[in-house]
Amino acid sequence: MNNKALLMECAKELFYAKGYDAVGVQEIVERAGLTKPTLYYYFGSKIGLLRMLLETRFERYLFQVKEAARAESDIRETLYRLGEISCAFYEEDRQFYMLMMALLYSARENEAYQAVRPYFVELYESIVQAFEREAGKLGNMRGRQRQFAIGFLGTIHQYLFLQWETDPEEASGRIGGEQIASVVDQFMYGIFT
Amino acid sequence: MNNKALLMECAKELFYAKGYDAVGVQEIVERAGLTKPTLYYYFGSKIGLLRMLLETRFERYLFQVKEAARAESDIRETLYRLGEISCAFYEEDRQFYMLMMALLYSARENEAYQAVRPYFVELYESIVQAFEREAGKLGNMRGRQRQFAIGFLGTIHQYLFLQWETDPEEASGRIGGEQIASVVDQFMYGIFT
DNA sequence: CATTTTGTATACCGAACGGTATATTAATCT
DNA sequence: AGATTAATATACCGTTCGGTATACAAAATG
Repeated sequence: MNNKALLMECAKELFYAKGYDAVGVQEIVERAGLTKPTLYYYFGSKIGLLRMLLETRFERYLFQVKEAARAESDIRETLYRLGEISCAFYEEDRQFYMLMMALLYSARENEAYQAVRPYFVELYESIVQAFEREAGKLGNMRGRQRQFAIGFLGTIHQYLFLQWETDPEEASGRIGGEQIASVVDQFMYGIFT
Repeated sequence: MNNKALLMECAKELFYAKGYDAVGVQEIVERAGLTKPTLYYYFGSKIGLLRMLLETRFERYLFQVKEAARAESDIRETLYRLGEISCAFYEEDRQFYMLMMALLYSARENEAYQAVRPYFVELYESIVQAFEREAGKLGNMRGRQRQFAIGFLGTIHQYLFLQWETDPEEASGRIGGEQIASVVDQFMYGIFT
């Protein structure tokens, strides 16, 4: 691993553990066994480092989501697929996933929030469109595509959040496909089924 | 408003806007038109201020939740009531509500996270118990009380989050009871109803 | 081999950080 | 009225913050 990637990895670990604001540039370079000018050489600033980290890690996930949301399969199939992709993204790097969520919930004026926001807006819009395309077929949607999109993303996330609260360190192994299906079903048909 | 309450109000506004870590003690006292020793006189430390803020604002909400969760009404009624209480809490002070959520999603090592955690644990446990009491009557719960509690809280929150994303400044007025009922229904019976 | 580019380190900047020793004023109690 | 306590301010502490001017080494390029 080159020093650029090393710095991003160390930064991610620290941002996850202590929060973006609470982590100093000094701390990052110390963990990487380097010095500050090296970090500034690659990223220009602390926020530049975060932005590059987001770009390299989030883009692929977002691409997969867009692809699944555009697919012409029926809504149930689409939601299953979206659930799968999201879980895979979570499994790939739980720390990064939880860092994203933390940043999404941080204050509006915060630079870090502004850095992640565009990615989530795009993610959200993609899923709104999936519901939108379905609106003709589903009678009772009544313009609630936005609510459903937020609700769906939230439901998936709640499940992953519960997983992670129970077992942050991946001890219990990967999440099975049927578990995801069960969560998506819960969203579609409620808990009383 | 006395200076103690004034400091808490100013701190809340700043913590909401910029995040706990990003706000300096200096900034808080400046907004309040006071000086640092006054803040330290009342709260002892920056984290002491946050803790007192949580105590004075969260306790009443938590009490109402516990009461509703203990009630012997059927689960649907209980969930409606919990939805109502949560929305009222949100409406009472949207900034405070969103600050809570931001703190809940901040890093584990963060003092601020550790300050809010106990409140959410209690909140969560209360709702688990409401489902638990229902487990005998509902056949298909199969030990998923915890998942339902998280899911329910998450669903309510997603709705409030959407409200707030759309209109952070309360321009569109209060949330109606039927809207809450609709969200709770979505949780119970899914989106296909 | 000489030169430029890329990468890394030493040493420093001013500003802001959380927190405090001490003094002073305002209110309360005896 | 005098003593005590509660509430607030001035001025400062050492530390850490994000960021940089400068120098030097290694590697690529001519």
